[in-house]
Amino acid sequence: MLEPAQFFKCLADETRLYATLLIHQQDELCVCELMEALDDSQPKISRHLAQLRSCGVLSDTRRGQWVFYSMAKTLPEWALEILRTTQDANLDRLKIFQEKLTAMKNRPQCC
Amino acid sequence: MLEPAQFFKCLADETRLYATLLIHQQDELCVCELMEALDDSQPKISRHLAQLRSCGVLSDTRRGQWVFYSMAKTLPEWALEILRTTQDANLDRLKIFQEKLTAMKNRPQCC
DNA sequence: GCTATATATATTGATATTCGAATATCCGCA
DNA sequence: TGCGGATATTCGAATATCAATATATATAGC
Repeated sequence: MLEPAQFFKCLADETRLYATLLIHQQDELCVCELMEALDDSQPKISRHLAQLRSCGVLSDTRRGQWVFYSMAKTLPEWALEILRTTQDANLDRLKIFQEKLTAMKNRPQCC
Repeated sequence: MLEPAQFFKCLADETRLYATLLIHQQDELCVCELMEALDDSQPKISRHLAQLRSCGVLSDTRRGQWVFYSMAKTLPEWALEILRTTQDANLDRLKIFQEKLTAMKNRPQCC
């Protein structure tokens, strides 16, 4: 069971927060897409994603050479509601990340 | 301006989270009431309240020997919405804290 | 098997967080 | 002015977190 304080801890870091919001918005993203959108190093992104997965916020699935992250199916409704609220309050910042995503070359195709 | 990641950091600790939710629910509470409700030491409560105040989540006002904490007027609407959502998802736990509050002897009167 | 790409993990050092204990401050009242 | 209750702050130790670097694993294509 996801404790609210632990969930907030997951969102208390900018990298984890915006990775989560982007994944929530885009349904699923792989590590290299998040590297591009958030302009961060691969180990940094990967480590934070692993943390989000182990807390039950995200789940991952490998397709070919890519590992795609999406929201965990077990995430309770209140947590999703908090993500929606945070998203709505930060549309400006999210738009910048989205633009970097769409401008990305060689984006892995969802197969 | 309150950054969402910083707000979540404030709520990432059980003491700070439930102190905030209780204050949000009860309008205002003093340190000794929170000590009773959360069953924690005075320095611990006081330290976390100071942190919440310096982040712009709470504000304090002294009345006589007591210092009452309430939600900061500057707290943005999205933050309040997140508190409401968290509250609704944790009514059971909150009820226990409230009962300790109402059972408290020598509770300072709001003057 | 070899190589390139994508991702994960381990290690290290710096920094942050948390707590309890002790102490300080502030207020009301005698 | 002095005392007691309420609250705040400081200090040190234990622990957690973080970023950067290096290394390991997995997969695809040849």
